[in-house]
Amino acid sequence: MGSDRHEEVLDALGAAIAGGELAPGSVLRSDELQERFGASRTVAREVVRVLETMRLTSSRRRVGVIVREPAEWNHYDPRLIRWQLDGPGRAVALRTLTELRSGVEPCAARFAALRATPEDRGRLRALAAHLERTARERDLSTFLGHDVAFHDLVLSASGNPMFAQLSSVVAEVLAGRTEHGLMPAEPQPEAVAWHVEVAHAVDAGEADRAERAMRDIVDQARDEIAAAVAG
Amino acid sequence: MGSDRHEEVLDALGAAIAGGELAPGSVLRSDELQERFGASRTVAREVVRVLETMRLTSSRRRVGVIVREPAEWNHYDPRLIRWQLDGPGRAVALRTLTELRSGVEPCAARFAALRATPEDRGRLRALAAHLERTARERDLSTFLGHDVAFHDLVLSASGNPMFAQLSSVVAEVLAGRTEHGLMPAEPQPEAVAWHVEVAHAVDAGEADRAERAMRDIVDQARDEIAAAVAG
DNA sequence: TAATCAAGAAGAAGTAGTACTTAATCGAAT
DNA sequence: ATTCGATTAAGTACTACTTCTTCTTGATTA
Repeated sequence: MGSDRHEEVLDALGAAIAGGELAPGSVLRSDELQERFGASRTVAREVVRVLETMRLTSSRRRVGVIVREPAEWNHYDPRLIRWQLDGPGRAVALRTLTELRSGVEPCAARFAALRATPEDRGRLRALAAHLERTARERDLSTFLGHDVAFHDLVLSASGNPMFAQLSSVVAEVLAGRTEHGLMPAEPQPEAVAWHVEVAHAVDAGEADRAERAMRDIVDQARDEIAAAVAG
Repeated sequence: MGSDRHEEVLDALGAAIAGGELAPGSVLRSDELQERFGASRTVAREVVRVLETMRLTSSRRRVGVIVREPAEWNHYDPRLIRWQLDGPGRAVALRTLTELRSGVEPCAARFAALRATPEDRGRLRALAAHLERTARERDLSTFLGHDVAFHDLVLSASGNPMFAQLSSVVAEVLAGRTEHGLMPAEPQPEAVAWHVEVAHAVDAGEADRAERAMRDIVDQARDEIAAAVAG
């Protein structure tokens, strides 16, 4: 699928920029990059091209490759999200993404209620039931798995590709919360109930109710993160 | 800033894929592209690299460059958005983006109320006043300009870079609506009142009120688009 | 003399093309 | 059916050349 050297160098350089190691305004020269990463001209050029399309850098003749301001970056690129979550800005990135979730997911739940296939509705109810059981059994890791699957399903059942694409974001955020101790040790009882409510509402095609229940879920998550990051 | 041939070829090929001219699963060979666009190997390769990072294609040795399923595309890439809006999928893209707005903007208004700078609050009230006046005067084109500025400001004042980045989307959608006759000939009176309400609520730091007023705006827009696209 | 503008030198990215490497697929032979 | 080799197209490396931009230098002018 991908390449080899290309991806290595891209990851290294991208992470350096996303992590603030290379400040905005920094200038890199092509041959400098070749030396720094031991890459060929071909690889260096293609990496720079990719960073340019992600709007992390801009290239100017006779000057070099310039690191752009973070505000200009293409923040929805999965790669950039990954680099930010793996870097020093992890907590802030987690908050940013959680806020995005809090906007999008209730809306996605609404559309899921209106447009989900019968199979999706059934699967959603099944997942809600699994969540209830694993929560009762304090089985945190499988709970997490089902939680991710639940939110993914709502997002893709919304029938909107832009919502569906945030699946990976949700997975990252949910995984990141537990990993980082930003989440209660065991699932909140209300949260589980709200998931069940979402599943029932979607199943019944009740858009408003689905939206409201999902809003309860994400608002709670948002407040937890905000409290944990405290910024 | 950018290049020359690179951008031309990228635009041509990207638009062809985004427009469905090259169906998912289609296989392109590198030398074929060189011939088709009269581009050098360098240019062809770098274009393919970029398309690959946008997840529009994947490359496999001994096979070629394969067009991915639309569901896999990186739908938040500004370039792809542009290609879709310029192509045959324009109406659907407009609906997709409007739905995204309807999720994000109320949330952005909430955070703007909590985090906007004093200058932003002032500018927002001023813009709301301008909207009122230009609506009264039936000055549609400057109304549109202020409308775009209004929503942009709310999004950037939210303090969340992922919200801020949707400014360009809002601009496209608002411009696209009027251009395409998907909007009432003159601004809806309630919509104008809601904008004023958002500005006041943000100014007063009332998050819930700001969110609710913005929700009124985007829900109306969403329903209008849905009715117009009817899919 | 100082300031301004223009021509040109220098430098780095952009483009082009060749040669070689790697790996995945296909097909033939066991 | 399985293995092994040939084939093929992308990946990598390197070189040569082009273009554009900036900086320097020097001449012209107030």
